Amino acid sequence: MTDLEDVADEYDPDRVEKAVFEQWEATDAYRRTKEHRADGEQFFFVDGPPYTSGAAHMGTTWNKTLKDAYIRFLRMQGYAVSDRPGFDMHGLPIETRVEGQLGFENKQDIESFGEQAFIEACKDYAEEQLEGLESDFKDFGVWMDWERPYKTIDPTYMEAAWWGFAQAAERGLVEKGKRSISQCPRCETAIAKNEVEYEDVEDPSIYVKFELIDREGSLLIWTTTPWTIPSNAFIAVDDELTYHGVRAERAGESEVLYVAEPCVEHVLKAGRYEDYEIIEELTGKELIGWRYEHPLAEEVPDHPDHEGAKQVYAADYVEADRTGLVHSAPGHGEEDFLRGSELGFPIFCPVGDDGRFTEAGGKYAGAFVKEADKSIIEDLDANDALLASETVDHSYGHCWRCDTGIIQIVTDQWFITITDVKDELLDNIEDSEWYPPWARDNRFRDFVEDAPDWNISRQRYWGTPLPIWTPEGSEDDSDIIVIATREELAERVDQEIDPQTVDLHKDTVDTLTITENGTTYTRVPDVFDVWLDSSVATWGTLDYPGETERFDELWPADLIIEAHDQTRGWFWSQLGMGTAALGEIPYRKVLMHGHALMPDGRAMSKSRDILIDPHEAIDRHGRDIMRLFLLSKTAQGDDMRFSWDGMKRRENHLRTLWNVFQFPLPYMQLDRIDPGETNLKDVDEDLELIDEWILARLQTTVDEINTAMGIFRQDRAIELLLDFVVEDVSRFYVQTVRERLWNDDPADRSKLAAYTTLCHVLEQVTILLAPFAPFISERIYSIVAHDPHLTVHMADWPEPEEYWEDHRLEENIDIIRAVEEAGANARQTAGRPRRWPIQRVVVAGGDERTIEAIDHHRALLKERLNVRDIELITDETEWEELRYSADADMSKLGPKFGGMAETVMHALNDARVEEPTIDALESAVSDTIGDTIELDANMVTFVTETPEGITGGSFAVDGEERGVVYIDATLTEELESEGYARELIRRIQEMRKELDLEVDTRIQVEFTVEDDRVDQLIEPHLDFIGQEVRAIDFGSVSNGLRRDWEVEETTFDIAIEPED
RNA sequence: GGGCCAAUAGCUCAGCCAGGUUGAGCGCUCGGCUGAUAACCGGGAGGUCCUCGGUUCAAAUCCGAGUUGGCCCA
Repeated sequence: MTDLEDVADEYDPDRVEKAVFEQWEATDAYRRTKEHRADGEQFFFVDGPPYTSGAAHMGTTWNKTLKDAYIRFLRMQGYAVSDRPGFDMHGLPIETRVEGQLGFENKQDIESFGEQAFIEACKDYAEEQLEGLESDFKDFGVWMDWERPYKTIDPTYMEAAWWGFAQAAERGLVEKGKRSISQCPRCETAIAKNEVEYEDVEDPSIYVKFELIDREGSLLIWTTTPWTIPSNAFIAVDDELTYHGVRAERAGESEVLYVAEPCVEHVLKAGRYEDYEIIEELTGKELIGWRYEHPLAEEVPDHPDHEGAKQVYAADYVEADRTGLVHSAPGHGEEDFLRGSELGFPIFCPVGDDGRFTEAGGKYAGAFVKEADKSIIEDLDANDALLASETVDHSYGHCWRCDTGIIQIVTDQWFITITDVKDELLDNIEDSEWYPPWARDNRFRDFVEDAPDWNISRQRYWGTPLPIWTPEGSEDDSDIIVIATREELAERVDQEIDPQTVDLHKDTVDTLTITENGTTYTRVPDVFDVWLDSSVATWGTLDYPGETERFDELWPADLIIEAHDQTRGWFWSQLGMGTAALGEIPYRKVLMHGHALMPDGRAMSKSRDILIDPHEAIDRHGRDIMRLFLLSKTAQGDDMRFSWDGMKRRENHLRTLWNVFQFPLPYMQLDRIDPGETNLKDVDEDLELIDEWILARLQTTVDEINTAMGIFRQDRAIELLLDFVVEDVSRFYVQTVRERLWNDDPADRSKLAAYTTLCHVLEQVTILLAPFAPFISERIYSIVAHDPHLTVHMADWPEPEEYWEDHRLEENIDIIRAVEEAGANARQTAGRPRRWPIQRVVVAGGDERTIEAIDHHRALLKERLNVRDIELITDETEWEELRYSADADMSKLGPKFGGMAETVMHALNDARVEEPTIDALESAVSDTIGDTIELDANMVTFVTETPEGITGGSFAVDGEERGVVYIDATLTEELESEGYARELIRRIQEMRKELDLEVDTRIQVEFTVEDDRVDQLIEPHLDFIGQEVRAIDFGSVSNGLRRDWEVEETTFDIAIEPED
């Protein structure tokens, strides 16, 4: 047994955790635990890689803690769990950080710095961030394979991305095409729709007149992006909507405007017209084909002027909002682009990647679009095309990383056309099981149904290069080579490279060419969208395709655990990639948790300094407590509010556990008890009822915990476990067995049985707690376990043991505890503290089961209530004072009495009758209500009521009345005698405590009692008192602690002195 | 603007799926206890179950419309 001195102290999380870290280190506990399960059934857990910029915040901490808890739990269940942590290390966020550090403003700065140097800088930055994250995770006690994490920047991993992409290409799901994309003009790259973040901004809001050619008047459109007017190719209408031609007057002039009927009022108000007259009513269909002048024809000579341009067309994106006519520029907006393509229009986009107008922009060439807005508005006004110019606050898309407003432009991009396999995607969702289920069936399914093709190309540097080579001079995707592996790369490129050592980053592969059949192919310069990296994690983490054995054995993942924001992220990207590359969803089970919120419910935000730092949580309460707090929140979809009070509550629970563990230690030392020597079977014959009870409770608790864990409700499991520790073990069991341990006969079997039971219970508790609070569990386990493993995390997860199950006993004790509670209440009313014995308690049991339970456990109840006799009344009518009321059964009353049912119920509750009969109730209720009420026996349950003036109270189990307890508080000399003796003991004990004496230190005691009668009463109990306070003798004390105590009506003068 | 989730005691949540007298823990408060326990025991206060409407004899629960918060999408 470990040196008990070493742990004999109050709970100090920091000390416990430090000691356990040292123990793990010294014993190589993590590696040994994995080896211990190496032959178990394989469980393929895949870590969703956190992005390596910034430190671990509360959300990341929650996520990793959940993962750690389930990995530990699964291991204890016998599985060989894969636990390779991952890090997502490519991508724009890191590029923008590094650009910031280097003081760069645009791509030119990167080009002049040098691609290779920039990539190196990004790599260094990512590695540095990784170290910070990793040390945080380790510090939280997360047991994962930190020696070999998967990194998305390793060539082995990048190869997994290439391979996946090549499979998709093989299936014909890769294409290049013009698309309207979201472009960050600062980063000069396309960003995915799911990378666009919306925030409220003020933008221009202008109404523009497009003058009609074949008739008088103008078509009126509204836009918040004046810079797209130069690219206007057509105006869209809803062909079923009604439009009005309106003659509007302002400042003595009149003009004709065409707008949708519901928009007339609004538009004329916006244009500050004084009066108007409707001169024409048309359907949208009738407007189709109308031709108009481009309002910036002179400023932008290259504006769309092709066959069919500058006319009205129908489109389904038109709504009767603002004007009901929509300015359409197929070179920008996505819907405009789609409709334009349908119409066979050429694409005109005079805006470059950097958001500046190109030469095609005419007068505006060189200007940044948002800056050009102003001159465009002025020019429109000068051309008499501006009806109104206002501003509007609306939410507008911004780059997720640099916060620059995004622009829609049409460019060439590479896509995985997942819309071609939409049905397969939806089918594959069915093969995954989600916790909670609605996340899959409502949210995820909706998302997948609406998902567009996946734009996987980025015009950036720090990423996995696209493994696509195109013939020199070729612009399209008709003849492409897609490389799947490094092996293949080495074989096909013109240059000599070693597939084992080649780096796959842009600076390396850009120089490689392929020549086949006389044609030279060069690489497409783009890199992958960073989401593609993590989307291949289920095979990337297995080093596939480089290594195939583990992949064949394990894939797909058994479990992934991430927050709900990953529906659009990793849950989705994996489904898309898995389906495109392998035709399958790459994960079987998903545990989807929520976000960590501030105590007041706000979202945490690092940039606005609204956050709780996990390190602060650890400093204040420790790792176990933080973990326990996080894990005791449901991990299924709901967000978690952080709360310092909640942390404190968990600390109290762990302290209670610690104290339960500490309590027997001094006695065990005295008695030289070693948990390793005795097990439960050895003391089976000596177990007392209460021991059997706590063991039965343990089985039930284990069973309930296992049910909860089976459905990923670790929060319930924790609640059940701590409730068991606090309510059953600490407050009841330990309370009850104290006397047995205080016995100083070293050979006492009952004492040994209590020790052994307590150690067994603690051992099981620490095993059950180990996944959640691994440190304190380890510490306690190592001392109390009968045959301990090297670490608690090697232990087998408990299953209920039928031998110890006893539901009847549990039920009995529930009843006893209820009686005790009512008795304690009655005692208090009678002014008798528990220290003073009472002569008699009368219990009126309300049913057979209750009577049986009390009869069976009289001894225990006598002890707990400190009473001499328990009188059990089975025939309640013996007590004349007793009254009855009734509990109504609403499901019976409702149908019979309808609207009156509630009134009858209340009357029943208030009724007090002398006889528990329906007749008596009927008449009482009828009197109350003033109407004759007929009751059936099945409508009510009789309840005993405490009569006025009698000290007693009813008791209930699970809210159901089970009987009444009465206290006979009459004092006798004998009772008084024992009461005073106990008062004396209590005072002496308090003085021992004050002197901080060891439990086995013997003392000399002197006492005088002022009142002779009381002195005489105490006399017969001297032996008992001496034994309880470990007195050598009663005599005079010269040199000890002396004190006067007021007790009841008299004074005790007590002195004690410890033995040398 | 649309979808999903949440809203019940001061706080954290259970009860809702299968309608029938709203519960627990923590906190507060009053009283008691004191040799494992910064602990414990007992009493008490504290609720328009987010709002409004509907279905029903009966709604926290089912349905509809809204409000607020979170996430996702535009």
